[in-house]
Amino acid sequence: MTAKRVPPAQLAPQLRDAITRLNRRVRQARPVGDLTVTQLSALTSLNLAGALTPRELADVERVQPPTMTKIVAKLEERGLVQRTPHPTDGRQVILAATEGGRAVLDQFERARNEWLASRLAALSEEERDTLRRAADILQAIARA
Amino acid sequence: MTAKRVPPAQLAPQLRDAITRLNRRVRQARPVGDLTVTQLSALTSLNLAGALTPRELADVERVQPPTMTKIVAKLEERGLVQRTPHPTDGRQVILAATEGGRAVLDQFERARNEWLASRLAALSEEERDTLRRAADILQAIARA
DNA sequence: CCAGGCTCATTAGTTAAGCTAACGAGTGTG
DNA sequence: CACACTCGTTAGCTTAACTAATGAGCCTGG
Repeated sequence: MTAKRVPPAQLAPQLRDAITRLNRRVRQARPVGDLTVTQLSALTSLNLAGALTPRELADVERVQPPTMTKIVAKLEERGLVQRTPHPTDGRQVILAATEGGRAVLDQFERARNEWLASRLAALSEEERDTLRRAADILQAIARA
Repeated sequence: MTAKRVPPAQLAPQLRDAITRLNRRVRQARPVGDLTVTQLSALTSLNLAGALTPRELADVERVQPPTMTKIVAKLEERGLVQRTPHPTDGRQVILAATEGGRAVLDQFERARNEWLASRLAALSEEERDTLRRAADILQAIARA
């Protein structure tokens, strides 16, 4: 199992294809829950970060501030997100997931992971290790 | 570099996170082109299939027929799709990508791969090999 | 020390993308 | 050949994204 030389130009389309296809599959495996993909994504980011201003959350989600205003409004309606004033800056607002928001996230997360986890369970230890290392590399690329 | 034991329940979220994030990044790396993701997807499917009726294309894209009517109308406006009457059935219409449509597809495809390829080029040979093996495994999972 | 410029969040208004319901033209069969 | 069914489209609604503009609050240079 020596490392074979892999030209990037050849690997790129192959990897991209694998990722987009798998992404579609994972997305299809979601509960009929009443949260839209956009709302779920924002809530996830917010929960991961702990607390963010609307601007920061918009940047994370790669969305314009007015768009985030609406998304947050819907999440707040359902009591999944809490809005508190910034301690020193009167312009800003602090957003955080509520207990209920975290509960909803857990539920979605579990349903999504189940499908993929069952596939992974069918692989060999070695294949899973390859995927683990690949996941690290891919996360680094995505973050860059 | 021995294979470490990786429980599927732990790998699944990590891998899913890596994939969804990378997928977002790849999608964002599109030319400022005036085509939306939806339009691009429909055009791609149409090009792959060669020729389809609106109904068939709607099924492929998992969209309702009226939605496809609008998408096709926009693509037709730009001269990327051609509409010809069905030879025997007066109700139906045959859709096909024009030469211009195929040219646009090529251009998008290239731009998307370029972004990823440049990231891959910065990795070590060994890392690229890990990704190549991972891509094979992931494609198999997605296909299942 | 305060006037002007900047930042933050929101509001207003537009466009795209999805849906269901309904309709008109065309097909085909009992 | 009348009637039911299919195909594509139109009409009207919802959600999600955008840009432009607004109002509140902050901060700094003269």
